[in-house]
Order: sequence, then C-alpha cells, then structure tokens
Amino acid sequence: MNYWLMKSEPDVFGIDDLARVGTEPWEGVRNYQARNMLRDAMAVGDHAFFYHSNTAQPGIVGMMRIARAGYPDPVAFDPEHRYYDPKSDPDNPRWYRVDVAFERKFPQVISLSWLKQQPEMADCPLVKRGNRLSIMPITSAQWAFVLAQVPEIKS
DNA sequence: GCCAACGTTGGC
DNA sequence: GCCAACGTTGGC
Repeated sequence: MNYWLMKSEPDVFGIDDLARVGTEPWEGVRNYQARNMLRDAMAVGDHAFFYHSNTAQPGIVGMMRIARAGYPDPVAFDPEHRYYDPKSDPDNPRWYRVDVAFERKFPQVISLSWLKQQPEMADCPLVKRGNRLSIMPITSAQWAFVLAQVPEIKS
C-alpha cells in the first residue's frame, strides 16, 4: 500500500468536484516524473491526499483512493483537447492517467504554511523550495501524521 | 551535449 | 499580478 499527494487547482477541478462525481480520471499530467508514478507505481487501493494549488489557501483538503491503475491518457490523442500532445500516439503513449475515487473532504484545509512548519513533513517534496511536482509519494509516517490532524478521524 | 530562451507552475 | 524556480525546446 502506497500513499500519494496529488495537486489540482480548485478553479479547474477541486475536492468538491470530486465529491460530486465520485470517480474521475486524473488527466492532463504532462511531467515525466509524475508520469512515471502514474504509469508504474500507483496501484488500485492506494490512498492519496487531494491538494489544492494555485489558490488563496493552498493545502491538503481531503483524501481519495486510486480506483484504476495507470493507463494511457486519451486526451493526449485528441487534437481538439487542451492537453493534446502530437508526440503521444496510441501505439506508443507518452502520457498516463489513473482514476481516483472520493473518500472524504477534511473539515478544514491543512494548509501548506502549517505543513511547512512541521518537522514531520520536512522530507516531503511538497514543502521544499521550488517544488513543482504535481504528484508525489507520501511516506506512511507522513500520511499518519497528517491524518492525525483531522479531528473526525482521530480515535 | 551545452545552454539560452521560453513557457509553466504555483506561492505570495 | 508578480516573479522565482523549474522543465523543455531548439540552435549550435
């Protein structure tokens, strides 16, 4: 069982959108490091934090589950699509996505500014300067530490 | 293979 | 809106 953190801009697709639809393809990732995790490492049943980026209060807003392991991202093949990439084709797909399923929205945002102050999170790429990775692994210790901040799940 | 230019990410 | 940091592109 692995743990992940996945970023999305709430203006584009936020935790409330995921709560509404239930399950959603996590598409449009166009970074090789993140692609490798989508394609090779993420497994059905893994858990992931949903992170809101590029917003007034960036931070972790909930959690989800990987509902389908990595498969080629079809929007890369669609010339009309925003995430079209002519260098990706069905015979040799360059980009991958997974499907994620909503699990819960946290009662409050676990903010980036707070996370940055926690020694337990010091090794997480999220809090490192200049980090732009949109998908990253979370250790089981970090996962438990963050979840311990959510009152409803304590006990 | 180097590296400058460029585009993007994402916090602030 | 600004801009630092970073990844990618393409000329050489």
